[in-house]
Amino acid sequence: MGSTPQQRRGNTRQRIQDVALELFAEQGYEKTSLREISERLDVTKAALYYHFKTKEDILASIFDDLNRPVEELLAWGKEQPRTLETKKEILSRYSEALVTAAPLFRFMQENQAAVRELSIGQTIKERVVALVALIEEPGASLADHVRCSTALFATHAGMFALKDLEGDPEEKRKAVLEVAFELVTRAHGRDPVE
Amino acid sequence: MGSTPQQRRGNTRQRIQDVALELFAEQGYEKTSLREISERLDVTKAALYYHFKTKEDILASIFDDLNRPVEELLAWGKEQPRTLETKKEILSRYSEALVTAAPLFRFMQENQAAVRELSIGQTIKERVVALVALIEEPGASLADHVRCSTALFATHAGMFALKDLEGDPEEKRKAVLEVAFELVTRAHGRDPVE
Amino acid sequence: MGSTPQQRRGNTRQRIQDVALELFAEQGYEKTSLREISERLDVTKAALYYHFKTKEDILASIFDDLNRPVEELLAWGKEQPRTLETKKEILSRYSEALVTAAPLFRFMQENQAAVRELSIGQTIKERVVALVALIEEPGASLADHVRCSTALFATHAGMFALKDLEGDPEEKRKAVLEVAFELVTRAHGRDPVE
Amino acid sequence: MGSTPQQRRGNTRQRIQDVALELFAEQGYEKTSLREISERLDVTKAALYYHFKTKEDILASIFDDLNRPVEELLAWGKEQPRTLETKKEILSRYSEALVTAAPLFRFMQENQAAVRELSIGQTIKERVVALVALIEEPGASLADHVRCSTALFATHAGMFALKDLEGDPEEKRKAVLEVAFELVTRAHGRDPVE
DNA sequence: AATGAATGAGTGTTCATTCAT
DNA sequence: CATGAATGAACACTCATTCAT
Repeated sequence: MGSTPQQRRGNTRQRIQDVALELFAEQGYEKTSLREISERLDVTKAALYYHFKTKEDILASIFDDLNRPVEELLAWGKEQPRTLETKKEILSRYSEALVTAAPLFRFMQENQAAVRELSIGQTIKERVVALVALIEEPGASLADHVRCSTALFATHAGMFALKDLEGDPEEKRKAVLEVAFELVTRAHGRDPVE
Repeated sequence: MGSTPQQRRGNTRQRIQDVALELFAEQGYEKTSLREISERLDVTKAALYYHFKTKEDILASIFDDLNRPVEELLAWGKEQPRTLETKKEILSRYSEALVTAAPLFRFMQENQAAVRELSIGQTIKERVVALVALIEEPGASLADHVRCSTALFATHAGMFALKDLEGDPEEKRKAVLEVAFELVTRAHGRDPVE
Repeated sequence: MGSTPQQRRGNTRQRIQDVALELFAEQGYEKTSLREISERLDVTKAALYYHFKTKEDILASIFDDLNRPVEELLAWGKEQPRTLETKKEILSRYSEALVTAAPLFRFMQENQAAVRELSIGQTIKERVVALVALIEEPGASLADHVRCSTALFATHAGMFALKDLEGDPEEKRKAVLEVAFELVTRAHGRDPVE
Repeated sequence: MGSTPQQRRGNTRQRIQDVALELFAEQGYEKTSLREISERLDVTKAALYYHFKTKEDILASIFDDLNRPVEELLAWGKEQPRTLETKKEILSRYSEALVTAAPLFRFMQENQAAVRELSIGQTIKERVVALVALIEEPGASLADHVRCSTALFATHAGMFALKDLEGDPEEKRKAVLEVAFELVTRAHGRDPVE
């Protein structure tokens, strides 16, 4: 008994999430209809409703699954001493998490308007704030706050902005991290030093 | 004696653009319906179609109008010598242009997925590429390319990301520019020096 | 002072009729919008309303103009003795009238459903009935009625049905008339003879 | 105990086709709106879209169903020897097919302009050409071509043109066929004989 | 002799969602 | 574990028509 023919059964929920994320990332949340998703899976629209309560719920479930590494990173980061090494480690791990869940983060990046109104909108915002808080010193100057935000943001957006550029993805990721390190290092040195 | 009651006639086109941009920025392009726009203006949907051929055309016209300063900046930048001063000037002017047309740029930032499929999508992409080209050295390293992209991106996104932060907007803008200058300076010094 | 540039003035009414008939014949009455007509003429829709009360009125005016030869034929026919020669003459003249006003008759032929609801619908029907009455004997048999109707109908529809066929239009017209003559001759000879 | 109340379920598709054809034939394709169809059926417009992809698709499906007898006649005719008897048989069978699918053929006759732009337009034209080809001799004269076209056309249009005439429909049909036979007989005898 | 600006009623079509089976 | 059938609300867009200027 092979695995491909009729390999569905039991994993339909997963397949819905996969296809949905693919389409959401490709065309946006609003422009992707449940009809499209169900047709791509060769099931009926009603089948989606067996697995998920609403369209939004599909997205929420994807987010819950794929965002877990970030939650864990956050939890881990809170336990660490706020050293420069820790900060770099956080950026580094965040960057790795992005690779794994690239479509989701690309989607979030490109659909901020749509996501803002959704239930996950608030959560996302909070995660970003919490992450920045981990890599900046409490009471940092405005400029340093910008440096740390930019470091995180570069890590995040760089992945998608550089997509069209030729070159090894892993090298690009390293380059982005290098710049992010620079920014966070500069911000780190400020307060104690001066 | 007031100006509001029955002040229409002649300025309806402008009013449509204003309200449309406001709603597009607030709720996203897809989520904003022409019904909503027309109701807010107290005209019929059909009136919108007297002034614009399609919904997309409304957005395109807004973009054409508000993006002009950026076009001019681009044209100006191409005539300048590629000095560090020029680069800073470009970032500086770009930042000022953003302030003027903030809602449009916020909209573009938050609706990338929607905008990508629209006619203006290509234009926007080209503008970004052209702007980065002006502030980076030809044949720059990957890391320097990231620095310059991030400089521009920070200038751009910083405006909206920092919106919720307390503090004088003008100060925030200055802080963002400071970091952007840092990045572009670093990238500028690299190639010739080392 | 030439005639082409700015040759309008005074003849706009005529130009509207021309363009309208062209489009009506090409795409059908319902599918042709006043916007299309006015754009083709490079005037505003409102201008059409200066010259005609309604869309239907445009068609009615075209019909009134182009149908006049048929009215005259009808009037003439009623004065003639009901000989076979007269009948042939009527078919012949009708055929000639069709050539002159081909687009109108093609339009009527292809838009019966639309025309039926319009004010001219009744008139058209009456004309057809009246014409048939002129070429058939009073109290003709059912089959002879069919022959005469078919003779007229062939004359009429043949013009458009044979449009795609290669060959000289005038020859085709003659061929159609030949068959129509046959039919009416047969019907003519019947009642008195047998 | 009746059959009407709540008899739906399973036959909605058919009911849509029935009502649509009725209205199309009565008022024309363009003038018939989906709202009208759905209201007559006491379902929502959206229900129509569950069963058919577009308005045009409703018409296409009706055509596919009702035109089948003509397709079969065509196939049958191609297998027969091209005798006068065969030709008469074809006209006769065609006439019978018309009776069964009268509303469709009346619709096609009266909405040529609308139908021309639709997907079925081409098919219809081809059917007519193919049918004429079956009842005329290859290489027939122009006049004989007209005779055969007229024979078919009379069979076709006679049904609707004579609708208003008093008298038994079956008798009228016979009368039309008689004339059609005459025409085709005349055309048949020409080439070999003379 | 015509336009600019607008309207009200409609169009075909799509959507997320529901529910009995 | 899913489908078949449907809905209500909305959508972008088009139409013939009007009227002050």
